[in-house]
Amino acid sequence: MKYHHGNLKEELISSACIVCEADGHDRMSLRSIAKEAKVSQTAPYRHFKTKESLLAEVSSRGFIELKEILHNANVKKTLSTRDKFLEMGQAYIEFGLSKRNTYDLMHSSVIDKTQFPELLNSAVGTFEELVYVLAELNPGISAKDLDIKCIHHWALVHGLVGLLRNENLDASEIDTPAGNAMGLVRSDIKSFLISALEV
Amino acid sequence: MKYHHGNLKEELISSACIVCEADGHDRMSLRSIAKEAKVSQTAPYRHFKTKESLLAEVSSRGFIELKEILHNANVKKTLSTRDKFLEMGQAYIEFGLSKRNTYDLMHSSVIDKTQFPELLNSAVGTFEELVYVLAELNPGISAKDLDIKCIHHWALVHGLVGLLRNENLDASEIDTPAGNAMGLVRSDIKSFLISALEV
DNA sequence: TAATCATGTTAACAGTGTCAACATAGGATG
DNA sequence: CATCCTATGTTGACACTGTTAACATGATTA
Repeated sequence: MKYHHGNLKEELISSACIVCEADGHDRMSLRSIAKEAKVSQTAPYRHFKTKESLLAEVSSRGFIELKEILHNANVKKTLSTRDKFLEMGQAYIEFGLSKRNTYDLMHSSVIDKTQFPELLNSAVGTFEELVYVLAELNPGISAKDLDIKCIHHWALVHGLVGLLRNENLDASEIDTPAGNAMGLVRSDIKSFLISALEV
Repeated sequence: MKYHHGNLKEELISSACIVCEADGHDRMSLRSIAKEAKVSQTAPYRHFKTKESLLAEVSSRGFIELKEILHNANVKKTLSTRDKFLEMGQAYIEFGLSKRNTYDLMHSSVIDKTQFPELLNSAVGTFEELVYVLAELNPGISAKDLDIKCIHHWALVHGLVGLLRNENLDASEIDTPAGNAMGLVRSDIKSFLISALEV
């Protein structure tokens, strides 16, 4: 058993990514992921000032992964611009639902993004992917209107993820308007996007 | 000093509402609010099975308050239906921004809503307020389309709150598209709603 | 070879949610 | 009125958390 691990920082991050997605960032303890790396409970403090800064790293990687996913949807050459846009919307929502806890962390207030410039960069980088496709979809649009359109569509998919994640509403046996509608939308996200985005 | 408090449950809840909004639900400790009520740290357990169930109460009251706010916007008799709808949208967003931490809790995953029927009721109750005004605004619409429209608009304002709350983006000195757009929207929410809701 | 410094460990602190065992008081029952 | 029950309080304890200080190790570099 060698004293120095050699690759601890990277292992802690990837371990944190897994645990965070599995248990949620609030149920993840530094000690447990230290233990998982077979290292003492204070070893992480040689690489991360606080637990928050490790979580910032996890969050940052989440944004980078999301950006890649959006980018992949945006470069499917066989698709029209409109379809690429729809594909991106779906990909975003699927990410939010499948990487539920990571997505949670990415938009959580436990991390003060202003204190982690790298994280801030990753977050705004994701936004840019949306700018590209919307610019292509709306030729001649002013910069200001383009930005606002981005917010509009980002807010829509982001909000939808938030509502759908609250599985409470349509998981309840109660027959409520909210629950029914949620189930409808969930079962056919693409149709919803087409009607909501009006493209 | 009398042994029995007399009104502890209610005091714990209202105290929790205040502390939760002030510090955030994750930084709120049961012990601290017990201390604030000048009561031992385990006294809350006579009234709440877990910390989560106290938070569920706080969350539930948040939804009830939000519903009232929306309702108030919806009964301003001098306004047209369209303006009432816009007023509701603004009211929703203002609630999300001003009662930031409470709003956070209401959409947090730390509470499993399925285990708190009362909370679930409050949450879907809020949704209904939106159903009313949208039905009035779209006479003759099918129930299904109405529900989906609700989701659409709810997602939009909910998502917008989420983005605006991430003050990171436009608080950063960096001149980014995301930051600029966020600032624009924030400075004139009503205009944004008009363009986004297309009413 | 010797010194430096990044990276590891151990021990400890204050704080957390929660439970079991005990204390008290006020209302119901004989 | 005396008694018991039950709701509501307290004390003490447990396991767990993030974090710091003091110390150990070993690889890099002068």
